[in-house]
Order: sequence, then C-alpha cells, then structure tokens
Amino acid sequence: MKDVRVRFAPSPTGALHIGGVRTALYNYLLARKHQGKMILRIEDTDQNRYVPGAEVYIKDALKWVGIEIDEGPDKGGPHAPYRQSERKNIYTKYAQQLLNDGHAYYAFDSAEELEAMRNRLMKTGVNPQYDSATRIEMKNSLTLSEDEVNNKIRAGAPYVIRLKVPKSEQVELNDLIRGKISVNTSQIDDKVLMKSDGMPTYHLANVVDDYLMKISHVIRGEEWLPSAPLHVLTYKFLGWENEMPAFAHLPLLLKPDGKGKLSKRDADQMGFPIFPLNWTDPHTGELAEGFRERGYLPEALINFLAFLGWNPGTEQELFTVEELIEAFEIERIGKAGAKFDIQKANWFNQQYLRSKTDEELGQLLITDLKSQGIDCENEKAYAIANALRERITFPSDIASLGKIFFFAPKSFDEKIASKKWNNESIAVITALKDEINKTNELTVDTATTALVDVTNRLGIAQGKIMQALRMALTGGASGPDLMVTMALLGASEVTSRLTYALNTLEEKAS
RNA sequence: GGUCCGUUCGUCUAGGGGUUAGGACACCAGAUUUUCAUUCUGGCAACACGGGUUCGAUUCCCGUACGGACUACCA
Repeated sequence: MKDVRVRFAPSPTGALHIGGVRTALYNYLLARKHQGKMILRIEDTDQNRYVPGAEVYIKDALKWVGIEIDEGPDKGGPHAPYRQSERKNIYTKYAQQLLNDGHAYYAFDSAEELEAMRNRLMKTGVNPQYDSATRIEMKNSLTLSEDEVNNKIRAGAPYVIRLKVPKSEQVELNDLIRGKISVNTSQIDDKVLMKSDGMPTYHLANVVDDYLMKISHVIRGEEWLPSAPLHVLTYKFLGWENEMPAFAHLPLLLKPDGKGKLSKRDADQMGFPIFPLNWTDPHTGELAEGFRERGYLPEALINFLAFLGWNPGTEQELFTVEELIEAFEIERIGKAGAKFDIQKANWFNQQYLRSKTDEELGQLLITDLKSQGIDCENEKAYAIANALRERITFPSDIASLGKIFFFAPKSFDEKIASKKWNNESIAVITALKDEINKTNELTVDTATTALVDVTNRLGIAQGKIMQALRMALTGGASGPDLMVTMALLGASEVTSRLTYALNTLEEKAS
C-alpha cells in the first residue's frame, strides 16, 4: 500500500458529535496500522456557521479519547495551513483552472431567481436542478456574452463559480465498503464551487485539499455518498484522476429506537450523552453533559465505538487501542447503519473500570470524598474499592456505594424492614451487638465467628437474618460482603449502628 | 418526488450454496454466594417478502416492501 495519509475534517460549527469521534477513530486506526499519518483539517469555509470554541473543543475531545494528530492546525506539517479559511487563495487558483479549461463557469443568479427556477421545474414534475438543461436559461457566463460577464465582475456584482457537469455520462467509483457505485451525471447538478464571498464550498475544498495533502483514503460518513461522484468528476476535471484517494463511506450511527440518524435530541430524551466532553452552547448557554463527565472511560468509549459498524471477525470483545490498530481493516466495516445502544457502552465501561487496581479505584474514591469534605486514609479507600469493585459501572458508583462506610443510616429499606425485621432477627442482632461490643478488634474472621456463635446459640439459620443485619448496618438492601463491611466499619461503629437500628426499628415492629 | 445506499436474534454482529445459523449486550431461569451484587450454567430469540438460478438458497440474480442518506452560495 502506498503511504497512508488520512484526514479527519470536521467543521467547527459546534461540539463534536459521537459519530464524528467514530469517523476520526477509524481514520486513526488505519493510519496507525500502516504507519501512516493522521491529519486534522478544519473545514471552516462557512463563516456564518462558525462557532467560537468549537475547534478547541474538537481538539480537546480527540485528545481525551486518545486520537493523536500528526499534522494539523496546532501541529503544523508539510501542507500547512490546515484551516481551510487560511487557504482561500489556493482554492481560487484551482477554480480559475477549471474556468480556463471550460469545466466551470460564472453564475450571477440571485437567490430569488434560483428559487423561481426550482419552483417552476417542480411544477412541471421535473427534478429541480441547476444542470445542463437549466443552465442555458439562467444568468451565467454560458448564456451571457463575454463583455457582459466582464462588466458584471468589474462592477462588483456577486457571482459564484459552478462546475459544468456533463449532460449524460456514467461516473463510477469503487467504495472500499460498498463496492462499485455508479451514477449518471444527469443526476448531478452544477454544484457551486466558489461562493460569492470568495470562499470555496466543501465540494471544491475537500478535493483540492485531499489532493494537495496527498490523502490516500477518504474515510467519511455515508451522508457524503451521494456527492462522491461529483468529487470524482472534479478530480477528473482537475487532471488528478490518477492521484485520487480511495473512498470509504461509513454507515451512520442510528437512534436507539426507531429510525434515522442519531441526534442530540434522541440522546437527551433517552438520557445519555452524545458529545465526548461537556459542551456549553455559546448561543443558548445550554450545557450538554459529555461522556467524560458522565464517567465513561476513554478506552471503554473507544472500544464501544470501534465495534459500532466494525468487528474483527473473532469472538474477542475487549480490545486495547493497540489491539484495535492491529486488527482493524476497512473491508470489515459493515454497510448498514448501527443503532446506538448505551447499555452496551455501559457494559464496556464496567469491564474497563473493573480492570483497574484497588489503588486506582481507591484514589477515585478519595477524590470524590474530598469534594464532599470527607477525609479517607489510603488503606481504607483501597479496601473499600476492593469490596466494591464488582458492583460498579461508573467511577462515581464507588463513592455512592461507598458512602455507607462514612454515614450511619438514618432510615431503613422499608421492604426489608417489614419482611425481615422480626423476633428472630432482633434476637440475633441484639446478641451480635453485645458480642461485638466486647471485642475491640473486628476483622472479617472475628465478625464471622461472632455471627456463627450467636446464630448457633440461638438456633437460627444465618440466611434468615442476613438481610435484616445488612439493613440494620447500612440501611439498604444490597451492598458489598457483609463481613467485610463490618470489618471496615470497626467494632464501635457496628455496635452503635446496631443499637440505633434496634431502638428505632423496635417501635415500628410493635 | 428523484438519485444513491442498505436489510441475520430486541440491540451490536459472525457466517456463508448443504451449519443444530455462532458470539456479545439486554432479558429470563437455575447453581454458587450463610444476604444483594459478582461468578458459573442454561434458556428465550434472527436470515424482510416474492420470484428465479440450482439437486439444494439465508447465502447468487431480479423484483417488492420497508428503512436511511442526499437533493443549499452547510459541511
């Protein structure tokens, strides 16, 4: 394979959508697999849609998920600048070339005139396009005399430059994911290449830049598929047919239920993030919570995203980035859109979170507790993390599940209280409390021994009172191993909690 | 409407002319855990439909249906 050079080319019009992250990821995986280069190109040719902060956001988001950029606006590189607004004169040059070669023309039609043309065509049942049939009725350098055109331009009349698409020719391209795609030029209209503000449109800019930046593979979303033949045509007209990159159009990320592409609205409705990081809309001031802030680990998100539309063909599910790079192949990307299933993302997160050490998990707990004004020694935090590690999906679960070690219960699970708080459990807990009160060193072993002794003495099966004991100790119906919980709490705390439970719950029972 | 693209369990998907159509998530059940969770075992559950081609089609071809994308001086 020739030198692999891929690009991720977002438009700084807002936060980076999770689908964009996946597109960037696939580009990145291919680049790394072939020791190629990953290029970040900012497509900011629409000045009206520019959103301050968006570019920085995109870079921060890529950095967070671990996608490294080899060439880009900050990094620089042999084909700088990497911001399209800074490459304006380059596009003008190639537009001029197309004009000279008769592959493009000036058009002076106003928005109203275009609108009128479309309405007229619509009424007659013809597909409304600015094409070989309609352009002869419009105001452009094909219908106007050379003098008229020159006069208009000299007078400063606004104009655009359009591609002169042939009347009827088959354009073919071989998509790496979908195979051969063939379209007749009669279905393509004379797309605007240069806008009246002097900026290029995407169609010109992406072709010119991909060529100049020696891009080997264009990996982008399926929404570009319909205009891909137009781009192929542009490469041909520019004389770059032989250097044309390979195309791979990715299937879309779909909403979890129903149909259609995943939108922020869906995500909001179903209660999951759609942006990698927190994003505050500069216009509305509205904050959208990111995957990072929700507690998703970048490696989990990457693993999850990689599998949305691609799979290695083996039964392995958990992949490090290095493994993904090794296994990745464009040919194994699926064709159909993939519904976004947040439950699967949660599962990946759980897997990655669990694989962390007690120390890492414990530090997470310490940080969380500190923000609530609670101090916790390292050793205790590590022990709590160890007890909780099998039950957490998000880092914040450690603190929320671990709070039982720092706060005595004030209320008790009602279901357990009504079902399990009876003479037997009261008897056992009373006796256990007295037993533990006598010891000063409470460990898993001594706690177990105490419980066994008490239940044996009273002739009550332990299983019958475990839930009552847990409720008395923590207020809840579930939690980490009870003996571990008691050991972590210590003798005096256990005694006082059991006493409190016995006092408050007794009244309720009678 | 037109053009293009797509369609295997609820979801992500493997597979491929002859398979008990495999895995994962979710869900359900049992076991273990003296409790809940974990873990383990098992279960539920899919080739959109109709025509071909073929000895044989879920797999190849053609239609149909359904779905999606695109159809801007936005990307």
